Amino acid sequence: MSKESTAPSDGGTPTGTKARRVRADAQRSTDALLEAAKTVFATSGVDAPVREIAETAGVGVGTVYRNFPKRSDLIAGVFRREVDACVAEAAELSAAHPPCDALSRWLHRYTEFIATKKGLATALHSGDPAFSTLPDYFRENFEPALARLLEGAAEAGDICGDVDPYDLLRAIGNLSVASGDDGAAHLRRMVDLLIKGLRFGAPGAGGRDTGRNTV
Amino acid sequence: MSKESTAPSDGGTPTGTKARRVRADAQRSTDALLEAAKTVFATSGVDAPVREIAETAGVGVGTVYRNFPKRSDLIAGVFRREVDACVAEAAELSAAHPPCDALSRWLHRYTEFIATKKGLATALHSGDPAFSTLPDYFRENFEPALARLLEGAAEAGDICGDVDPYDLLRAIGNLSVASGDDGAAHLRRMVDLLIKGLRFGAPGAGGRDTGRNTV
DNA sequence: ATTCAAAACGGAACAGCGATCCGTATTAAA
DNA sequence: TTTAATACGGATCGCTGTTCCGTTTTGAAT
Repeated sequence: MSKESTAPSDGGTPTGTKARRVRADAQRSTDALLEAAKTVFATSGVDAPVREIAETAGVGVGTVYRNFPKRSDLIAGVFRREVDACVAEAAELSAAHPPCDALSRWLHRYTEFIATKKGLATALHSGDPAFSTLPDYFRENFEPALARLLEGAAEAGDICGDVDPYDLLRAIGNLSVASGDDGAAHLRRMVDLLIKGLRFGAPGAGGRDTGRNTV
Repeated sequence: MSKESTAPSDGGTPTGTKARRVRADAQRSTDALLEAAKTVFATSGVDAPVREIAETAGVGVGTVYRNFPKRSDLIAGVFRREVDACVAEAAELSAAHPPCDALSRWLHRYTEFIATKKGLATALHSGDPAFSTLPDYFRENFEPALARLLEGAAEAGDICGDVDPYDLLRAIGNLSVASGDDGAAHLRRMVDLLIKGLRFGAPGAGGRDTGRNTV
């Protein structure tokens, strides 16, 4: 999403420059490609043929290269798109559920993000400069999102309020890589345990905790 | 060298089975390919086109695939061949030079081996099962070779005799990866320093050292 | 509504690659 | 010397990344 935000009918404040608007078909192609790449990467890995991605997106290969000249651009694009999607859900869940419930649901949603990220892991650590900004993008978006959820739950008195959001994000990430056979189920149990731990120090539960909660 | 040892005129003990002898042209092809692959890998990396390797070796691509069905086989073959060559030089140097001199020369020769190994490093850690035996092969060959050199120098009274060969091998390996701009020159100085350190505790030098020499 | 130029599209085409296959040449034993 | 086994070479196939350009779409101007 390096080009523009999501809204297509983005009338927006007309700035002084007479820049031609982004053409609708271009926007469609970019979106379709990111969506298709996400799917194809998940099934065939990040080295999947360009043609397969183009076909899945319903565009020609030329369009792929015009929007994403290098493969790493496409990978980075998918990564950012998934970060955005996961972060956006934080607000949605927050609006639709009680604070602590929203927190719990989102943390499990976050584990899904981490799971899909696995295929990209090796590519991410390949030293390609196209990926250099991704770690920052990751933190700058996830940390505030989780911080708000934690804040909400803490204000409602459901959890104790002294957990570092980034600590928690990293902890879940680490749990994911170490999961064995029934990874998904095991991970779910572990995350549930973390949430229970958060509840423990809550004022409403009358628990006594010893200072900062190290996850 | 998974097939046979080096000697072409290897009459060897005729076992009961009437196995046809290894054809000379096949042996030539295998040798030429390993030699060519070593060269090509050094210039074009381990992902170099098969055709380039075949051409350098003066054989057809079919011959490449017959001798090394998978690329990893070729890489592993080159690795073992270089280990063998480096180990063999230990004995040669030992025969041609005074013990401590031989040790010094060989350690510098070993740094060359490590340097050429750099390109293979990523491939080696790729999880390909074809590489799983290489670490053992490395240690099982290098450790005794260096042990003999150290032993000889110690018996001659040139160095103190309590250095773990494997420690020393690893130390030089670690020095190599950390070398910066003028890597080669820096590495040479550092290895010289190590050798000087070995000499320090020698009986002939009258030095007093404090127990085991940790490199 | 119509016009029009800029922008984007699609996919044919090119080049490079891994891998296979089989007619030919080489080799070692009889 | 003969001969069957073995190895060789390179044409060939299918798949890939990448480019290029004629065609189509789009948004603004009329």
